[in-house]
Amino acid sequence: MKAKKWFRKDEMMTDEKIVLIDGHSILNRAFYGIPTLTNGEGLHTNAVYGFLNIMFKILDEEMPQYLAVAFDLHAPTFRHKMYAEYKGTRKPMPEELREQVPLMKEMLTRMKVPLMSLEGFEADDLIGTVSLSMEQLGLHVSILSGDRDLLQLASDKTMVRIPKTKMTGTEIENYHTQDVMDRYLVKPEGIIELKALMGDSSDNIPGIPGVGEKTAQKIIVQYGNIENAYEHLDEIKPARTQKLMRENRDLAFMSKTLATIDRHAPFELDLESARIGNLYTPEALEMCKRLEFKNMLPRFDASASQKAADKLPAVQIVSDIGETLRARISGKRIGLELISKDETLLGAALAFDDQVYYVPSSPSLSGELKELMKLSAEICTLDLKEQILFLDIREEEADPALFEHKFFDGAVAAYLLDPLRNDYTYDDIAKDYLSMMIPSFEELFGKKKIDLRTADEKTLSLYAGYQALTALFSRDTLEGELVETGMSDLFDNVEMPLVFTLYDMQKEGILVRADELKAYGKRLSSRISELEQKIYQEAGEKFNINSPKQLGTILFEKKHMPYAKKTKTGYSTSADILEKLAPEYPLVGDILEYRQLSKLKSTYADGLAAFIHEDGRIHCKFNQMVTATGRISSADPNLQNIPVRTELGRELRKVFIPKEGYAFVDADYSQIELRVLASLSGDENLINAYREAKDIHAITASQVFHIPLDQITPADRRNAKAVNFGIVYGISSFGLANDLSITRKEAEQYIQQYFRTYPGIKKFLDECVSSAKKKGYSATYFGRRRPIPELKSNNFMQRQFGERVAMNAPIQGTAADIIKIAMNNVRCRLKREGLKSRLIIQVHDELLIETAPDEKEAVKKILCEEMMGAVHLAVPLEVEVEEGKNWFEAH
DNA sequence: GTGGTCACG
DNA sequence: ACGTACGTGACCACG
Repeated sequence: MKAKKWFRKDEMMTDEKIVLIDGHSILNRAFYGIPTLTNGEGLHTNAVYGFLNIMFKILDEEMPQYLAVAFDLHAPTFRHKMYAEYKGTRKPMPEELREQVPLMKEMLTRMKVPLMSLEGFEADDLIGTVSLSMEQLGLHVSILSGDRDLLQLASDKTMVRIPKTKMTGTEIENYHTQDVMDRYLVKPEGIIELKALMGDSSDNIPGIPGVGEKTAQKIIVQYGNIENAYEHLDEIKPARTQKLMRENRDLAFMSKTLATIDRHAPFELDLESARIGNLYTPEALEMCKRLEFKNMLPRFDASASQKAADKLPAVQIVSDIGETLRARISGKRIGLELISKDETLLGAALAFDDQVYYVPSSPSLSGELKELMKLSAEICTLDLKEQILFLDIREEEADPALFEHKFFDGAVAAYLLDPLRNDYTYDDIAKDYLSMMIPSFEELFGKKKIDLRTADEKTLSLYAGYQALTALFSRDTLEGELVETGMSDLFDNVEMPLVFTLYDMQKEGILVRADELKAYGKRLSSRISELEQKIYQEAGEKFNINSPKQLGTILFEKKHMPYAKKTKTGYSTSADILEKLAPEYPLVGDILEYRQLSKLKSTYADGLAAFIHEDGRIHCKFNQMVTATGRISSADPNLQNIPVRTELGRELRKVFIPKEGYAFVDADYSQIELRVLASLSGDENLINAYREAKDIHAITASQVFHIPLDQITPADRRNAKAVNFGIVYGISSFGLANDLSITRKEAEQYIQQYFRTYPGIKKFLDECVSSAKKKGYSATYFGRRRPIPELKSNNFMQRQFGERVAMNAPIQGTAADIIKIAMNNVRCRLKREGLKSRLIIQVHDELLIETAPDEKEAVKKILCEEMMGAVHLAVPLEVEVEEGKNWFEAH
């Protein structure tokens, strides 16, 4: 036995290394060093994420053979308890961090990393104990902690590593014996003595008040330890220090006890269990996915994708889609991916059966693709809207009934199945619906921005090929899930046709008078300069008015204005606060005007001008896979938030014009969300009210406040309107109070009165919440789902939010479904009836049509019929249609 | 890259 | 005791 042990030790006299991690300390550092991060379930994950990141960094760097993580069994633990009792309080761990401790432990367990803890001992003690025994075994030791207390464990064989968060990223300070001496002028053991005198706020060691690093160093360098120092107390100078020491003797000795790490705890680490095997186990991978640590997945995937890559079909590069290929594809379902840059086709990948081909662009490619579309049974793509341009679909063929049903967009399907995700890339879709690990864009091309035109053809073929393959292979699974979730109708009859509708809108764009836009900008500029000068004068100094920080300082510190409300980073200078100040301070009024004008200038006058194409039109993007509720979003530029509420802003709409000879016809639903609410809830009182009344807010005021309709004041109406909005948003007394500048109690009264008047609404909203809690998602009238993970959160605020979302999503989402249906039908009608007019803009409840000469009446009819007839609800949908020679007039 | 602010529904 | 109305996108300052 003895001989064997010696032998083992001999064996260990290598360069083997163990890394010991101070679990809570690193988790804590990660928590405060990394911004809030939550996964879809609402779990906080930032600390776990940061911990793993730093752990991987260390492992990559040091390549140790062993790894173990120490945790305090429960906080506060033994030594700290002394101080906690001494001090009476101890800062509690925030809930967002607390909930991550078990997650972290589970993750480590899944990675088969041993967790060390022992009743009555702190993580420090276990690390101290284990590091000592490991040193004796002849191993090198690396200790990772954020706690400088552990520097006492440094030696020639033990390196203590302390991560620091810097602007450039995480840097790690490393300490062997000499490094400690260089930095603190004492040996590692001396750290205990230093802490006894100077304390350590981060570790809750009090030390002697008034004694800092310099003084402590001087004393310990001279006397070696505090016992000796106290024996020579009379010699210590200056007198102030001596006095402090004399008065705080007990504190110093208690601090020493607190600071001393027990290196002889009754604990032994089984070295074999700490041997680092494959950390990237399937169980750990599963958890990484659950916590949504996307950029950690490659670590796991590296081995997995190596294996999976063997199973991936090779992507064959061919010069054209020849006769043989055509024959083999005929009648089959194909996966297709078109690669392009700036409206230039670069290449196409197609997948069928289990084969994938890549065809670089050639003059004949477009024609070949068109042929292909006709031959194939179905074309599966990911994000079809981005590719339609190259499919050469001619107007006369673009009747949806003729061939558009031949497409299946897997990305849109994935969006319906989980609308909360940021993107729907092929690698994610392959992972989620095929359990295939496919190299992502980044893995293929690297992190840097790449110009696909000059990209390596082989890599490009893989990129395109994998997308075609994923589109084809995932098709049935996606379809299956759509059926299971009851969304296949929505997909087939709303979302897929909408792809083409939105594509057409993007392609059409809207004509903009660049000259007038410029003039508008100039007008703004001159007024902005005036205001600037005036503001500097009133403020008494020049500063950046656009900087909330600088502005806050001027208003609330220099000028001592009231209503100073804080945000995370400083004073709030938002419009609602400034508006309260404006009547009394002319400066604030000017700032508000400045704000308004500079917004108009930068975002609209200048911003929009940059998007005008050679054709004089702006072609914004209409995104179909962005919002959680099912709405469409607009970007590059956003044409769904063109000013309308203020007069000056509204002026801007005059630069949006129809092309020569054409006119604008604009239609918008009147209060569609409230009508949807009335219908879905089935509240008879509200339904009847809306069937009769034109002015919904006024009649709400009348019924809720028990005032005859003809006596409703504008104030009554305004209040009722706010309540109506509140209901749609998922009512809360706080929110309503804030909006109406009334007390919470009063807001509560309004809400109660509202629910008494319309009991069906109350019942419906409650049902929305309870159903969403039970199912984990809310649903629209048409079956569109919105997952609400927040409802399961441990955090009260999050859950509260989840409840509001559960009330709002069915309403907002149903309205979104309705206008989507209307859009498809309007597009179809326009084409079928051979009209030249085209739908060009959608703004949630509004459609704008660029109307050809002599088509005005037909277009108005179509808009009315299709918008009102998109769905039949208990409350009729009303539509207001107008025409004009620009968007200002038409809306 | 994030937070504050503000434009729209 | 806490601290919010729902859904978006763009610009600016700042670290």
